[in-house]
Amino acid sequence: MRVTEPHRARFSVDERRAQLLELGLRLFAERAYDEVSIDDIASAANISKGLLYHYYGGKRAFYVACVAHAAEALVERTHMSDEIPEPDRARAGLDAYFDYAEEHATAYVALMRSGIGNDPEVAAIVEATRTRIVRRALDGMGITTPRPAFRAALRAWIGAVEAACLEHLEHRDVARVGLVDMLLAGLYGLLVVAKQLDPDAPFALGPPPQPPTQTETASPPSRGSRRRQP
Amino acid sequence: MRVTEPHRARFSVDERRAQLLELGLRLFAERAYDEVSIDDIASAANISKGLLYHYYGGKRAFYVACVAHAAEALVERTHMSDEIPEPDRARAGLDAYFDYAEEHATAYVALMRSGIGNDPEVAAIVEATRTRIVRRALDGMGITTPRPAFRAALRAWIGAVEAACLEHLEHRDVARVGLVDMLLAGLYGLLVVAKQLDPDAPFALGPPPQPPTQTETASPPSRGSRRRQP
DNA sequence: CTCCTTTGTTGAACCAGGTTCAACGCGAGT
DNA sequence: ACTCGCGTTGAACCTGGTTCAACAAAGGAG
Repeated sequence: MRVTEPHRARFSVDERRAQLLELGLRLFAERAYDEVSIDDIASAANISKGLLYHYYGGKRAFYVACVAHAAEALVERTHMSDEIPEPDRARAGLDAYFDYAEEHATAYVALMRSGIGNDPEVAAIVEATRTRIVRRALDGMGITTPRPAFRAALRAWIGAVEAACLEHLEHRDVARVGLVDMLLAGLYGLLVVAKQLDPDAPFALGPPPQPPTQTETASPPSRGSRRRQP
Repeated sequence: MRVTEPHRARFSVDERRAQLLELGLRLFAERAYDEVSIDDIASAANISKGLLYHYYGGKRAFYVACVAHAAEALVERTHMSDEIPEPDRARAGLDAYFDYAEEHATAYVALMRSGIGNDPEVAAIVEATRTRIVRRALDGMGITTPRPAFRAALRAWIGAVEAACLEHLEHRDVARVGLVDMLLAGLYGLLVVAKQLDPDAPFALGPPPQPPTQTETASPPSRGSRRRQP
């Protein structure tokens, strides 16, 4: 028997925090909140129960931190440069969104399905994340003052994006480009009516993303979107 | 001191179940899952802790039952008659959906924000509810065999509807009719591309819900929907 | 090199809250 | 009136989150 580890490894604060966050995100992604016990976390991280309380206030706070971590990563990831003109920026952001979701599938699903019951703090984080994305999109469209109709339209669209993304991760039977095309068409429809509801908005709607020619199976590879039809 | 209640009231099984479900839905709507203790439920229902275990397996099972109850009510409520032709059925169903959400705001929000962590059972109920609605909608469109593109489109749309509904309940600064118009326009956009992706689908898309005239602030009260502009 | 301070870390005790179970009493049937 | 069934109880139980005083590995001072 080796007794080389009388006490566990000694990390720096940041290292420990990062390790715990990563681990927690993985654990909470694969099991429900109260399926994961403090002991599970502690033993998986090879630390004692008490240490978790040193870094985070408790189990709840730790969970919140994990969710916030994932949310932050998502927001950063989908931040598109202002250089890109608007017709394509939405598509680029959407692509980045799907990229993140595909790469960190478990984390993404955990984030979307998150919430301890309807825990206000967790709900606030998820909702704040959506709001940040919506606000950023509105900024990109030149809308800075409160525009209820446009906010509602984008908020609804975010809902559609999240749903489509979860759908895509579950059973991948629709090409990703197809989903993106659909979502962009849906966004256009939403924005048309939003503009009708608020004609004074400083926002000019471009041409529809694609004329409904409905002749070919997949959409033509025009307008700079790469194909990936199976 | 009255001693008129040596033991609590004696209900029939169904009465008790109904009472507990109603109460639980209310409690879980206003507080988080593990903010609500068994004692809270028991004292609020004026019963002992043990009785809850007699009717439901435990706290978790009770929560699941509450969520299932709300989900069932929502599905029943939004079930539209097959008599209504399709251009209007979507609008009717959407109106019924908003009606339910407005009337049972707390229950609706609880249902949407539900989920104990990512509890698989709860998630399954919510997801099954969405699937039922999607399947019903597909049936109404004459699509019975698996049509991935259309399923994805409708699933995404449900996401948009839920998001818009929550948005509407939170800050009601957009007329409900406006939201409905937006959502229908978004649905149209989604379906156009879905049809492109799957041209063989036995589904003919009608004319767009409303030409983008973009002249008036609110949409005209045409097409048989009642107004409710504040 | 040794002591001392700092701070990451521990383990056991503590406690809240979900769960179990044997017994109790009100109502219906005889 | 008697008793059987079942809705109901309350206290004991136990898992699991929380607290806290003490311990040990780095880093610096003498």
